[in-house]
Amino acid sequence: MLDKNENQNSSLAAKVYEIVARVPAGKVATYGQIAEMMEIELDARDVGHVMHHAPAGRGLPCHRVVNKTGMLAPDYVFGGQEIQRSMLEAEGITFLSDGRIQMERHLWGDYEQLLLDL
DNA sequence: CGCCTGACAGACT
DNA sequence: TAGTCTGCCAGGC
Repeated sequence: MLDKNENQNSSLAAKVYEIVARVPAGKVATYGQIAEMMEIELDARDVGHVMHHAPAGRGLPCHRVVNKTGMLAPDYVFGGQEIQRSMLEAEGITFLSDGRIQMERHLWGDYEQLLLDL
């Protein structure tokens, strides 16, 4: 885990990791939200980019980060959307018949407390 | 140091 | 509601 002090010195990626790592199970956050949480130091697009470069094995729940439509990441990310979907379902996240996440129900809404701890 | 790409979002059609 | 176009920016080469 990165320390709170460390993330302000590290690149934007570190901040993204910090936030993503704090997304509670059963909830999902959009790239835009994350970008907003870090006071728009970067764009939603950058968050995605960072995630692409994200080191697995740090316990980083990248599968909880989705785009605003609730679509899952492309197949080349987790080895198939089905994989990501399985992981999310295991956390209690429900899907629509479209294969998209039920955002209205699972969107991370109370991240204000997180910011205090961060 | 400059050019190209991209796990997105918002506005428009 | 969905598909298309555009905008911003950090990383990779």
